[in-house]
Amino acid sequence: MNSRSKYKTKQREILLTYLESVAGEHITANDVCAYFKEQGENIGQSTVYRQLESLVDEGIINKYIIDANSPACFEYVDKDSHVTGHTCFHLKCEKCGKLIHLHCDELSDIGDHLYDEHNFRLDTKRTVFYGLCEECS
Amino acid sequence: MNSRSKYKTKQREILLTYLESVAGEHITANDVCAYFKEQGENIGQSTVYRQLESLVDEGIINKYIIDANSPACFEYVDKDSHVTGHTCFHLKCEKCGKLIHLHCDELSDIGDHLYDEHNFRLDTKRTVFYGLCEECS
DNA sequence: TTGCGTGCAAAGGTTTTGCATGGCA
DNA sequence: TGCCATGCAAAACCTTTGCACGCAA
Repeated sequence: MNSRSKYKTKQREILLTYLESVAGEHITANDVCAYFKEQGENIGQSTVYRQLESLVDEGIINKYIIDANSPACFEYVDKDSHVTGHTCFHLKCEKCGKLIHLHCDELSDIGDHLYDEHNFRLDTKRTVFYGLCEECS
Repeated sequence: MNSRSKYKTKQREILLTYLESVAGEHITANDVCAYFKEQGENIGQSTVYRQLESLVDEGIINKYIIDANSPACFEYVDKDSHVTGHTCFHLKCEKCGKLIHLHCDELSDIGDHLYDEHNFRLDTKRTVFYGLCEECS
């Protein structure tokens, strides 16, 4: 962790532009590599992983671990959430694998509750709720 | 998934006894293998993984995926929770890595809320709340 | 006897790392 | 120029799988 990017490199810019262009989607490191191959851009996979890690540290993207043995996925941070004050939660269906975005004020209260009552500072960006979606349950 | 155990083998019994003896702790597949090596028992790692999977399917143990690139961990199901009706939540500190057990009725309500309002059937066994614990925040 | 469970070894997939080179400031 | 970032390849890591043998029922 930690390594904040200090240099503005071509690779970083391309990566950022791509992630921004697919904001709202969940992208794996492999997706990124495939995209670059498609574009004829040559970016090593280690660079992809290292830049993704930096971007997570900087709060520019979020990282979600959905499942053991499926790759981590990344998502451009929704800037609107700062404006509206809405927290975005993630629900993951264990059956069909769907990842659902959820904005819900009542759920937002649990962060306060965990802090007030249990001294735990919830990181909503990292937390994923597992269960069954409407179609699968 | 699916493969319910049909045979009662020596390996399964030893594994179960061990897991029961460390109920409340979070055990990785590797911990199990190490324990057996210590005991002079010869159990293949594939057996460990396969039995753990069966036990999860049977609801005898739970599986938690805490983090990318840290192994899945398993935990003997707390039988009391069926009696008391308390749901056990898991809080994971992103800084020190500590995994905290939490019994909280208010939190239990979020399962109902997700179901009533969002048609999502929460799986509290799988869901891990990320954030910062008291000491680290 | 039947067929599930086991053990070993090998494969699989994701992510990390070592090291020399390249490029930003 | 100084140092960080990059790229390649190899390694590390956890987990799954193929196959022959063993063992529970």
